[in-house]
Amino acid sequence: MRFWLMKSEPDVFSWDDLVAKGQHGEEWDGVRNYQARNMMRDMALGDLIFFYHSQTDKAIVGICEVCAEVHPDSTTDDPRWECVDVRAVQPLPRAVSLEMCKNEPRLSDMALLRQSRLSVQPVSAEEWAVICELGGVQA
DNA sequence: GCCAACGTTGGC
DNA sequence: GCCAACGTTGGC
Repeated sequence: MRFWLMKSEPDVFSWDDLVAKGQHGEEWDGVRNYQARNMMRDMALGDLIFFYHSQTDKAIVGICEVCAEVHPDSTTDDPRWECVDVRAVQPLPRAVSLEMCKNEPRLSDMALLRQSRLSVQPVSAEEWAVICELGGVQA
C-alpha cells in the first residue's frame, strides 16, 4: 500500500463534498497534467490519500482512499486523461496546515513544499506517519 | 491582486 | 528540437 496527497480548492470541491458522496466516493476528474495523471496510474485499491485544501485553507483536512483504480476521465473525450475514484475515510481531528508542514524538519522534502503546483503527489511512509501524528490520527 | 514556478503551444 | 509566448496554479 502506498500513500498520496491530492489537492482541491474547497470552493470547487471540498472535504465535506467528498464526505457527502458516501461509500461510492467520487471520480477525481479534471486533472490535465501528465505528472499528476501518472501518479493516479500508479495508485492501487485501498491506497490512502491526504485531502488538501488549497488556496483559502492551505491545510490537510482528511484522509480518503482509492475506491476505483484508474479509468478514463468522464469529463473529457480526450483519451490522454484518466483518473481514479476516491472516498472519504476519516477527517483529521486537527487540520495540518501548510505552515505546520514547513515548520516540521521531518517534512522538508515533501512534494507539497518542493513542488507546490503539483496537484497529485506521492507521500512517503515516514511523511505519512508524521502528518498523522500532527493531525492527531493513529497511523 | 501579484508574482514565481512551471507546463503547454506553436513558429521557426 | 529549440525557445518565446502564453496560460494556470497556488502561495503570499
